[in-house]
Amino acid sequence: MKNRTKDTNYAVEKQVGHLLRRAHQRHCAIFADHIGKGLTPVQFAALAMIEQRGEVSQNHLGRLIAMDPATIQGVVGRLAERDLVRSKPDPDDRRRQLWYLTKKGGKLLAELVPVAQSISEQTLEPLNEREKLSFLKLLAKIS
Amino acid sequence: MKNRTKDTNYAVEKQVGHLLRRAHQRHCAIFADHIGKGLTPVQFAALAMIEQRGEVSQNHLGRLIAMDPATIQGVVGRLAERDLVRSKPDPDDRRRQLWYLTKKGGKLLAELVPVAQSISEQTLEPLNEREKLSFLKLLAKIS
DNA sequence: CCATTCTTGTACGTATACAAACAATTCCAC
DNA sequence: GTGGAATTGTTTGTATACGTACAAGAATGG
Repeated sequence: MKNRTKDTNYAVEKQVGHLLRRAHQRHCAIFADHIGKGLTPVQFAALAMIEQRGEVSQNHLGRLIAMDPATIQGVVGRLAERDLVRSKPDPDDRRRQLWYLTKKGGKLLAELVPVAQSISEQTLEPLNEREKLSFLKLLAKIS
Repeated sequence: MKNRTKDTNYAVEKQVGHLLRRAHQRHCAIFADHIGKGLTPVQFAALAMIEQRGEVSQNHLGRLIAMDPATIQGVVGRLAERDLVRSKPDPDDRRRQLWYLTKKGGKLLAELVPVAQSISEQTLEPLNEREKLSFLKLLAKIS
């Protein structure tokens, strides 16, 4: 009667949500170690996605990297303050702002892509090659 | 030459960090759907862990559920405001505060544990039984 | 008894979601 | 076609989570 959670075999530490949070946390720590004060994981994703697309509206960018419109606003705002991205009005839709990389942003991104690849590798480092592939496949399914 | 990230096969959407963030995001959305305004995932984890231990100091609780001391402070603070947990000074170490569940907290937790189990199941729902076990094993390795 | 370590508290920057407001655009019924 | 309704894009506000950095008090180990 005392420990109801134990009785029903519920252990926080083994729940998928908790493990996802921890794995993500560990990844962010690895990211911060290597990119340092440069960029946060989300800022980097935004930068990389803007380059992939050339020009994107704010909301579209948010959808592409799975971020709320309210969140992406802060992200591009901080990138713009550092002159890594810039926006211009969309000639075809006056509601929209189109975001694109500045030269400075492109240069920084080019430098950081190899670092980002190494960060991904380190995050998966505890797994062997077969496990890595399997894990990424399954992770993509529940994303 | 134009799209350097494409040239080097770097795609944000396929990076483990991005997938982890999205999977965690999806889990949080499922959690919010079912628990609603009741508790956040982190608040729930804190509540469940406090029950598992009976009495824990603030920092120890943070370590158990992988949270920064500065973060756990806000979490227990919000739980305390709702009278779900309460603290008392540790008689053996005057630096410490020991946190424990109130009756209200214990009652709420007992109600929510089955819901939390169903949330974990729904998060893993896209996987078959074999994949679920495999995924959890691999996820634990990189946490 | 002094240096180190631990615990808690405070402040700040960032990320995150949801909701509400407003503007611009699109769509549908008439 | 046109005019009102629904949708979409952006902005702002509120709440939570999270880490870093730092300060102050308390405990511990030479």
